[in-house]
Amino acid sequence: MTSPSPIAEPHRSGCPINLALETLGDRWSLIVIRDMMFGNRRHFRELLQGSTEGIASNILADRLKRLVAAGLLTRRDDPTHRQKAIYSLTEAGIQLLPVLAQLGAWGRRHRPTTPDLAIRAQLLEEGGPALWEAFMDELRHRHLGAPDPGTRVLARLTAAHEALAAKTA
Amino acid sequence: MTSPSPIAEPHRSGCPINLALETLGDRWSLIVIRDMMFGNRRHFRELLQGSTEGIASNILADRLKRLVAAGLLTRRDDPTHRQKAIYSLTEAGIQLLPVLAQLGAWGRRHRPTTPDLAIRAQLLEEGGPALWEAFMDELRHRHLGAPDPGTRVLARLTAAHEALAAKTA
DNA sequence: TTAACTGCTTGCTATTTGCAATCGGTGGAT
DNA sequence: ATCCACCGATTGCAAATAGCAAGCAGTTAA
Repeated sequence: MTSPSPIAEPHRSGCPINLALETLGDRWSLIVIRDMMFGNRRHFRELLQGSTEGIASNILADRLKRLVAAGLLTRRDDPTHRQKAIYSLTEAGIQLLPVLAQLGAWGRRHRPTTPDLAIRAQLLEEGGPALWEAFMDELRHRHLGAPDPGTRVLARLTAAHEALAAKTA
Repeated sequence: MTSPSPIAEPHRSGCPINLALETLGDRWSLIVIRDMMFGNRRHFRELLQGSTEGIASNILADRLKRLVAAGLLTRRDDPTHRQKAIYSLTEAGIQLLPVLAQLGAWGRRHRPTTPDLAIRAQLLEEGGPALWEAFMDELRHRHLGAPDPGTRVLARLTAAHEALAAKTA
């Protein structure tokens, strides 16, 4: 509450990588973004119960608050249910897709991933920036009300994942 | 110290993004990698005093230990000084460059960066994957003993940064 | 009326973070 | 031989954060 210096300097440095890490450098923020992008989860309960990692509800509430404050998400009321809230990605949030794609590509190569969860990272890597742009346009449609680009990138990623998940189940 | 279950499952899930975050999802790990890549820092003291973010020595020691354990760095003795240690990037560590490039590109667009620190992210983004590969070959030369590719990507990035830093100083 | 569901909070403990000081050892200069 | 700056860390401590379990007040459909 107190402000000891005239103008508080909240940042460790002006380095782009550092500033990105100040916003995203924890174990959960990008998991939430991931689930919103690839799982199309928009409600608190969906995010809470959907992720296999099992985020705690207070952590999720805190992250959603921070991500909204940081301008990566917006929160609005759900017209169909007075108590529901809908979270949407902003343009800045959508532009995290290449970061997630590279992170997934790296994880797939260097960490012990499971096949059904790695397939999306693989398709995203093989598709390259062109596929990322198509996916980002789909996200702009779903989250920002942009016109439907007509592509089905998310549907293809999801189908590939579910086909593999069914095999191993 | 105790192992309550027969075989501990240390991972929250087998998702590539999650596994990458389990290794890199904190406020310092990628800062250390960044300084080793772009600042060519190889010693504990260089990493400690070089970064503008001011990492604490115990945190740095902990991160170096973890990154070595995770296979992103190696540690060896410095032949010129019995007490010095030299840290090197492994191939897995070097392959984090595209992640850092995307993270920097995002930070430059969406966070309040300072010009002299943003120029490297800009050049890296404009250069694209071809430039990244050249830089990674330089890193393989410096850290893994691969033949000198003869390129000067790091030198160009550093020169651009220092030119801007001199202006604003 | 009731029961399931909504986003989110609370109380609690365990872990992590960050700061400041310091450690035992090294090696160059005097 | 003695000093002293430097080496990679470690320690003690306070503050912040993470994570678990339970619960909140309000909403909706049955």
